[in-house]
Amino acid sequence: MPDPVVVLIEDEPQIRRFLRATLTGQGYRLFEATSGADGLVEVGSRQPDVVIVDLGLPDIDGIEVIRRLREWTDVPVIVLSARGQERDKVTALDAGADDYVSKPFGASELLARIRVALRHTAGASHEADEAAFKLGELQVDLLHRRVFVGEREVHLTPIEYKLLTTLVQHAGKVVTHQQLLREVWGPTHTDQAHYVRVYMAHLRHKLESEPARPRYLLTEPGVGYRLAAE
Amino acid sequence: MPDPVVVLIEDEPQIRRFLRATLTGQGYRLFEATSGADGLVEVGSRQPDVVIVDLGLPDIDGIEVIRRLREWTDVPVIVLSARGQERDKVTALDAGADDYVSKPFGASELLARIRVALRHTAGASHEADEAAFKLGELQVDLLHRRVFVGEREVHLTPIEYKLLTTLVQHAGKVVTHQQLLREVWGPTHTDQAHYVRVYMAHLRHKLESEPARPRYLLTEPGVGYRLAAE
DNA sequence: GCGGATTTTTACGCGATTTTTACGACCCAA
DNA sequence: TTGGGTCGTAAAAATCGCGTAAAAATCCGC
Repeated sequence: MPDPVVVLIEDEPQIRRFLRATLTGQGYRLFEATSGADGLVEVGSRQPDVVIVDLGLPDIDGIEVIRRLREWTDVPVIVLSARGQERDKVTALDAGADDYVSKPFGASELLARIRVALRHTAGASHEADEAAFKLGELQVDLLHRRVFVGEREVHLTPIEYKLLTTLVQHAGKVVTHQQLLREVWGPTHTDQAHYVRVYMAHLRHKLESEPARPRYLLTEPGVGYRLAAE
Repeated sequence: MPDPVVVLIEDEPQIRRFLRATLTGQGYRLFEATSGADGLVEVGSRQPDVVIVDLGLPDIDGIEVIRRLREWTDVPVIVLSARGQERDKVTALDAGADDYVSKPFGASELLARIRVALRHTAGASHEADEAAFKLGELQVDLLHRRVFVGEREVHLTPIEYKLLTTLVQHAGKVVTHQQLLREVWGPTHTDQAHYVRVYMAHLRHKLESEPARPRYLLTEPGVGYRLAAE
């Protein structure tokens, strides 16, 4: 996963400075807003993984910021507040906040609560990862790393599999020898164009019903190879 | 939605009484446990929507309770604790807790945090969250940490068990050597790939009827291992 | 501190995989 | 026609990864 993105909506400069140091030091990408209005725009444009919002903002009330966010996004919201009153907490949480931290707060606690928030969204995205490629009889299940021709499962060696998936990722488009070598063998072997031919032959024998007259793994003479598309 | 089910793991009688009144008054169905061991069983049998756990339990440490729960379920866990120390919070949250409330706490705040937890699971609702894994003769009871082959119970060492459950959690998918090392031995041992082979051999001898021709614990050459799925 | 269980090391044979080498077919331009 | 280039195929050689066993070190309960 790339570095998580955090939007911080906070008007007090010293708190911003403190959190900037803490969060960037932990590998988060931080974007700051100093008012509620700015904050709403920032969340819209940055698509963050977590939002941290202070309740005491100069323009809009923090509670109102949360309500507006909840109209269109489920991004985790952590509230920072000087008010430690119980009714403030309840109001913020019921408005849609996911957590509430009272000032003064410790950096490590806030970081831990951010990790909790990230955990939650990590689980949610897990559902949408049905990754499969189908083309005629050929079927590549990226998620389970399995390849089928019709009903029959085909075993591929690591290089064969990597080569195939590289072609799958650019299905329909031509991939040059250079690209394939770089993707499969790494940037150091960019001259052994022979490897590609040898392994393309392997793949054709395993996947094509008539390896000499390929239906899926097509040669683009002088350029590279192409995986046929619908 | 029917009334949400809550399991409370707490040894102090006065807190239990207080929460019983509060929660049942709000329409929650409450089940109580007074020790960590009881709590784990209760969560397993009641399938609650939220678990509330005190850190100071008579038998098992509350942190350990959270870890054991996280081996097989994603149910939201809210920690209650007399210790307000920051490092306690971080430990609990990183062990898998979703929220941390320090004593003394107000009823309305706790209720609000329960509502947050319920909101989270409402979205990801119907995940078939079974505490047991079955595949042919092989049967893994995550809740009680027991493993069977047919009728016979098999004893596994801690590492063997962790390795197996890691594969169970990704059943059907390939798990790379790296992942297994990180999950079982921790992020520091990410280069000793032998370990995995040695222990996979152990597991096969204990679980497979024909260790040389495994039916469950499959090798993906050059990549890692995979627990067969239906 | 003892003894058994468990984990960590070490070593090695075998088979799968990758790399290398060789060669014939084909296309196109000189 | 011919010769250099690209491509496909086959098979040999080198390498690597896997499974296995067993010894050494460590942990843990008594």
